[in-house]
Order: sequence, then structure tokens, then C-alpha cells
Amino acid sequence: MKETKPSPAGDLRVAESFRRWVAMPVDQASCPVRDVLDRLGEKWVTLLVMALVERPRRFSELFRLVPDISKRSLTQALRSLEQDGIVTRHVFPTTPPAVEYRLAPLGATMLEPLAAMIAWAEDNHGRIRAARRRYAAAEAKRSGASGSASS
Amino acid sequence: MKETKPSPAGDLRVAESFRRWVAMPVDQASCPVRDVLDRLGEKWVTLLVMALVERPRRFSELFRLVPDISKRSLTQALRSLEQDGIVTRHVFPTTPPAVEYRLAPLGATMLEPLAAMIAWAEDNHGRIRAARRRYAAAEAKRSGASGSASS
DNA sequence: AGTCAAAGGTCTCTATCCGAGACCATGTCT
DNA sequence: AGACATGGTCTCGGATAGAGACCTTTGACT
Repeated sequence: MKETKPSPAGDLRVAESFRRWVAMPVDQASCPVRDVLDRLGEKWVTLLVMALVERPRRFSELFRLVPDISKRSLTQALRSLEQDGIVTRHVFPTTPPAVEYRLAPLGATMLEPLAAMIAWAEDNHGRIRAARRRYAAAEAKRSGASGSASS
Repeated sequence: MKETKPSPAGDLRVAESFRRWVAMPVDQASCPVRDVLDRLGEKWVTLLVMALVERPRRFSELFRLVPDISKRSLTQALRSLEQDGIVTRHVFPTTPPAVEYRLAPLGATMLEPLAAMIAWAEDNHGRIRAARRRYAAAEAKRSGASGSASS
């Protein structure tokens, strides 16, 4: 049963984190939260982490699994994840070469908060779509009102 | 069994969510998780949610608070959040007009998972930076090896 | 009375990103 | 011999994001 009240401790941490960030003079690039969250916000990153939860996968496997990614973006996203220690990359010098990507321990610790976000997304997707419809309707009425006789 | 699995239920949910997504034939755009997560991944969105945790804020307040955002991007991000029902927008017809942005109830429910992500980011920022340094060092050694005579 | 500033944007220009798809080296299968 | 698979890289063109000029309205200041 989920309580409607938001979590006070979590909220405080969010607010505090933001306050800490905004206190920094120029060095926003090195704000830990932004640094990490911007990375995770990169288009394919979370999706690829999801794809590696079950088991390691090879490059072309991932490429086939995610239909609308390009090789270029896949390479970039995997490099990014590898750099950050979220996934590891193993080259098997077979022929043709096989490259396996695997969730690193650090990546595994990410799954818990990621799962929370995903759960939230699934739980609230309906509400969000409803809000979008309301917004679109309100906007249509607004722009329509300028064309039709008002009041 | 696996080694230390932090959250088996969460991992399962992530994997299941991904499997559901990949089962969709063409309609990836309507995958709930991608739909929502792509939105939240938009560059400034989470940061603005963080900025609104404490209290509602006005447009220029946010603009000053986030030093490296442009007005255009701020407007876009706030519109996006408004469309999704994460924030509400109130116009006070004073002069000059004041516009207040406030976290909507739906936005408040987001704080819990967001706090989890932020906590993870703060806790693991050091490890991530270390991983990046290791990667950079390894890369430097690789490209340096091509210059020097290797074996 | 004229000028200036502030709020909340919009508009334009440019830089960056992303996907599509060609290309590559190599070894296997037909 | 030639097509094919692997794991990429490279280039191209369109979409997207950021910087910063500009706009409008009105009150305050000179």
C-alpha cells in the first residue's frame, strides 16, 4: 500500500542536494549529482542498463534488441557506461571477434534506484498521459478562442 | 545463486519492464517507461524539480538559480513539466506579470524515486570518477603504445 | 515627460547530437 | 570466388539545444 504522503527524508535530501549544488560558484560541471544524472539521462543509457540486467550481451545482440538505435549511438552509449564503470567490456579474439558487455558491480548497485524510477514511471504513466491530454485540450481551446467569437 | 544481489525484486522488475518493451513490435514510442524516462532525462527537468522541492518559485527566480540555463531552455523544460502534470503554472496579472511554478501532487510523488537516484549519484560519484580516471589512463597507455615500439 | 528597468517570454543563429547507412578487415561457409 | 557476419568507424543531413538579442507592458526615477 503506497501512502499518499511524500517521503519527508527523501525530500529533504533532494532539497539539500540542490542547495549544495547552487552554492557552488562556477563549478557546476563538477556537481556530483548533475555529473552523474546527466550521464544517466543520455538517451540510451538507462535502456541499455535494463537490457543487461538479465545477462551479459554482445554488441550485435544489443543492436538487434534495441531496434531504433544506430551503431554509432550504441557504441557511444556503451563507451560512456564503460568509462563510468557501469558496464565492463570483454573482447574475445575469435573470428569474427565477439565483444561482450556485462553489468559491472557498480552498475548493479544502480538497479535499485533505477527500479524505483521505472516503477514510478509505470505507475504514473496513465496520469501523465491524462495530464498531457488536458494540456493539449486547454491549449486548443485557447488558440481556438482567438479565432472564434469570444464570450 | 548470484553473488550479493541487492534487490532481487527490483531487478526482476527492471528486466521484466525491458522485456515488455522489447516485445512491442514497432510502437516503441508508446512504451510507458521510455516515454516517461526520456522526459525525465531531458537535460534540466530533474534539476528544476529539485529546485521546486522547497517551495514554489517564479520564472526569473529559477533563471537566476540555475546559472547555466538559457531562457529558452528554461521555458521549454517548464512547459514540458507542466504538460506532464509535474508542475503547475500560475500567472498573477500584476505588473510586471509574475508567474509562479509549483510542484504538482504528481510531481511530489516523483521525489521518492528521484531522491533514490540522487542518493545513489552522491554515494557513487567518487567511484564513477575513479572509473573514468582508470579508463583515461588505460586509453592513454594504449595510444601511447602505438607510438612506441611494442615488442 | 522621458527614460529606464523588470518580468516573462519569443526569435534567430549557431553548435551539437543523433540516426542512417557506407565502409573496413578478417575469416568462414557455400 | 564471393557473399556474409562481427564490431566497429566515418560521413552526411536533419533535428535539437543553447546563447543572446529582442519585445511588451507598466511603474519608478529624473
